[in-house]
Amino acid sequence: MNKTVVKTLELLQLFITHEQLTLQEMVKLTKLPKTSVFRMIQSLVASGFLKKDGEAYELGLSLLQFGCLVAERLDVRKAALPIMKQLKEETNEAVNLVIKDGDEAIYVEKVETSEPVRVYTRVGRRAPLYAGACPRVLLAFMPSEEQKKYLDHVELIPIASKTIVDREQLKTVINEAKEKGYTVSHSELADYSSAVAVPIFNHEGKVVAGLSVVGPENRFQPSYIEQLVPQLKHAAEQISKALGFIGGKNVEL
Amino acid sequence: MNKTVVKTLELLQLFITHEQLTLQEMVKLTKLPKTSVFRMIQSLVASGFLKKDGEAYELGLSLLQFGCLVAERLDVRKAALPIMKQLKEETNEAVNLVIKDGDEAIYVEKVETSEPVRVYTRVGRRAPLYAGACPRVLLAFMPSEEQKKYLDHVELIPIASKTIVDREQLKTVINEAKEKGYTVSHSELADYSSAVAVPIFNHEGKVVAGLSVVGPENRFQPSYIEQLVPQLKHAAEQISKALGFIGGKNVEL
DNA sequence: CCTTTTGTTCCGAATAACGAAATAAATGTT
DNA sequence: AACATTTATTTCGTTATTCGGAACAAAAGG
Repeated sequence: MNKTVVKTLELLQLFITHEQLTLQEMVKLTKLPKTSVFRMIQSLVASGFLKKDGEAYELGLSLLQFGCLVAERLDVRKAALPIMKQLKEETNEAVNLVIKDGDEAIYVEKVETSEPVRVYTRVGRRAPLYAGACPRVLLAFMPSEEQKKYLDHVELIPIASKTIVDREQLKTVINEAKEKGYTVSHSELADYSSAVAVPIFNHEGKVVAGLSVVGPENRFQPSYIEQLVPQLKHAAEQISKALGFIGGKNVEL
Repeated sequence: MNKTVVKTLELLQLFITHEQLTLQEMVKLTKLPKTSVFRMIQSLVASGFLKKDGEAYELGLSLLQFGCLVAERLDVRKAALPIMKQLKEETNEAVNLVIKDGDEAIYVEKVETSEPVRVYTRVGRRAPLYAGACPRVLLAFMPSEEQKKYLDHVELIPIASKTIVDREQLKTVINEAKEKGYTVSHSELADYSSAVAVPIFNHEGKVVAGLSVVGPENRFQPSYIEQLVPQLKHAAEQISKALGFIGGKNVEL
């Protein structure tokens, strides 16, 4: 492995949370010597990953190009988008598609609603697997061994007011999800927002994505959720089928 | 500057044209020693910029995250999107937004049409400044000194059947664009597709983007173009105004 | 005018990258 | 089943490159 490269790309990660940064600021944040940071920046600028805007630096347009390529190449996304749009028409709620990336969930597609009260999620956003309906559905249906390992080691950090921080409670919720085939969250990732999520399986019967309907908490009463679940399940089935998943025999969970 | 980093990010660029690559293939393409390529890949994987999919490697989801951040942070894009949608409604043609990135133009936003015959452009796509209506409008309205330098050094490579490859012809077309305030292209970037483009100015009176309407060549007859131009100009004016551009005094061209 | 802050260049020391070659793993062939 | 072949991964001594303190430059502030 190449230390310099990894360090440089770590530096780039600062720009996830900071729109603009000067050399000075990066030095402070990384606690690396000024000269080293300077060199790294130079390299990133030369590659178009960073660009200088007056005093400060910001993310370069190369990243836009790469990002769009990734989005376009995602098979699940291709299969899901039309069905997501249809689901949005049926429910008139925002629909999200999330996939697993290591120990995190990442939002790869969204279909917005026209409702005045909306929940805003950004494509590319990351969340831990334990928080939020959609990430947790990925966790619930992952291979049990991997799941166990994750649950034993994960540190449960609160993100919003009702983020689950108790390991036992999390396990209970996961088991319920496996049983019922869906999971619900209220104010786990953002206050006053709720979601219902179901899993999407590929041709091998492995969960590859989570599909969710998101909206303001006050609208997501039990009766409404009961109504959403079959719609969600139907959509997820269609997507799973498009990915080559056959039948309901949920292979070894 | 940091050679290893630059080389590694160059390696990553291979994935712009190749969806998947094995170690072997990368070695062949780069002509670099196997061990070096191996190390670079490891570093990219560790940073989430690349991921292993069975035998081969492909772009990682980190890039999706970065790409979305870049898209979201672009001011022009924010200002333009609603007006682009409106323009699409008026014309029922695809609308593109392009900005300059070094010696290239990059598509940063698009609004698709519902027409059965469509021209497909991908967000994040790059094109040289001399080819296509939208890139060329950026070239036409850039500071004259910079423009001269570009025109003196650029190598005109044909991309589609009618790409302009004659320097004198290009200069003529650019002068016409400056005079008329818009430019037209037919089959310059892709065969059978045409576009009409106008410039967008920022608060300093500098061109920051090009706005274009794109469609199949057979539909883009002179009479139709004449009809599109005022609609485009009106939209571009609105966007420019939103960016703080005041009045028609086109500061030093 | 001097002080302070921020960016950039220099250069010797030390480390981290380099790449040939060996090894391992997987695949194909006789 | 044994062998050949292709592709991925590890090892290791050499050397080029990165490293980072310090000096320098440029701009901003007092």
